Order: sequence, then structure tokens, then C-alpha cells
Amino acid sequence: MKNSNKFKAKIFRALSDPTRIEILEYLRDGEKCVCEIVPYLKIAQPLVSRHLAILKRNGLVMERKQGNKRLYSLSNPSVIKLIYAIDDEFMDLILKNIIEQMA
Amino acid sequence: MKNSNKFKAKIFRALSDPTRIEILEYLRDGEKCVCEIVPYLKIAQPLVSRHLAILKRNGLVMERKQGNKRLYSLSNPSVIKLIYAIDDEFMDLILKNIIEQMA
DNA sequence: ATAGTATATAACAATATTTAAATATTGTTA
DNA sequence: TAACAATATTTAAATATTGTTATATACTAT
Repeated sequence: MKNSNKFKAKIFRALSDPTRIEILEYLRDGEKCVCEIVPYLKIAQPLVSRHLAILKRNGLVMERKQGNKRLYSLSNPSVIKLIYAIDDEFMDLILKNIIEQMA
Repeated sequence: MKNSNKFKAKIFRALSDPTRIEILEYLRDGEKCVCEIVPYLKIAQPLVSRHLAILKRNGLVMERKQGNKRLYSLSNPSVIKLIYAIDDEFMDLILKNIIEQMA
């Protein structure tokens, strides 16, 4: 087993939650504080913090303090490419899923 | 929350295991039966079957019967692109992880 | 110092995922 | 039909993840 696959898997795992994908897409247009992310996503603050911690632990976002607030940003904007790659390459699958769900 | 993110997350989840990545990379050079995958990965057959079932359920591999055997293949070779995108875009992260692990 | 604001962390319950072991299914061959 | 080979499915145990609630920390303003 190639050792690097373990770490690729970790990155995919960090991306394997819709809330985290949403956060990453939101950060695409720049640094945001938790106080902006929470009302945007409309989910509980501690949960947002935890998702951010997971993204940070996996190197996908960076954190910066500014007074009271913590500002988060993409540490590697390529992550957006990865998310869009799914749109581009697997749209048929996504559509199939959405249609199945509606039925 | 964009609905499609739920399904993107599912695809990432399917990719979030090193064994499954290994299987997909192995299938890159063509259709293989379980009887080839098991000795290649050196893990228990039921476990391989389960990983294959997860990949199939998520539309990443296809199955075909041939006599006794079941042949698996990539249903969308783009998945390999996705795996390699990580190599290309996150190599620094992967290296950091590997180095941390060695220490 | 005190109170308030922003955020993180901890503890918990509910749920999902992973693994290993046992068993079942399907096709093949004698 | 019986025995075998290849594979899938089931089950149970262990572990991880998610969401919720409560609490802690750290900074700001008074």
C-alpha cells in the first residue's frame, strides 16, 4: 500500500461533508470570521468551529486572529479546483443522485 | 446549502479510504476480478468485496460477471484525475504528513 | 474589576462507518 | 446432485462522526 494514499484519503475525508464544502466555497471570496460563517450557513456556532478545526487540521484552511475575531481563509485555493473537478467530471452521477432523491 | 454539495461530499467520502484509492489505482490498467485484487492488496476477501460495493454504490466502479468471476472496472476514468489532482495540488501537505509521521 | 462578545472545547447522545468472522450465494465441474 | 471455487452478505464489535448543550477562554469596552 502506497503510504501517500493514506494522506490523500485524509484530504478526501476532510472534504467528505457538505457543510465543509459549503464553508470552503464561501471562503473562496476571501477571509471570513466565524461570525460571518455562522449566519451564512445557519448552523450552530460550535459546529461551525468544529468543522473549521477539521479543515485546519487537514491543512485546507488557515486561521488568523484579529482582536476578538478569528479570520479563516483557504490555505490552498486549489481545493476549489478539486471541488469543481467533481462538478465537471461527475455531473452525471450527481444528477442521478439528485433525481433518485426526488423520486 | 446547495443540494449538490451533499452528493459531492458522498463522492469524496467514497474516496476517503486508502484501500479504496489503492483499488481505483489498480483498476486504472483495466478490468480486474476480485481474485486478482485480493492477492494484490493482501487483505481479506470480504473486506475487498465490501470496499468494491462502496465504490460501486457511489458510481465509481462497474461490475461485470464472467462465469464464476466478477470483473470490476472504473466506470469513470476521471476518478484517476481526481486522485492525481491531490498529488499535484497538495504535495506539500502530503509531504508534511509523511514527515510528521516519520518523526 | 466587570460585563459582554466572539470563539473554542468538552461531554453527551444518536448515527454511521469500519473491520473481522461467519455464513450464504452463484457458477462450475465431476 | 455433490463438491468446490469465487464472491457477496450478514452480524457483531469497535470506532468515528455529527449535532446539541454546556462551559471555558480570550479579547474588548466600560
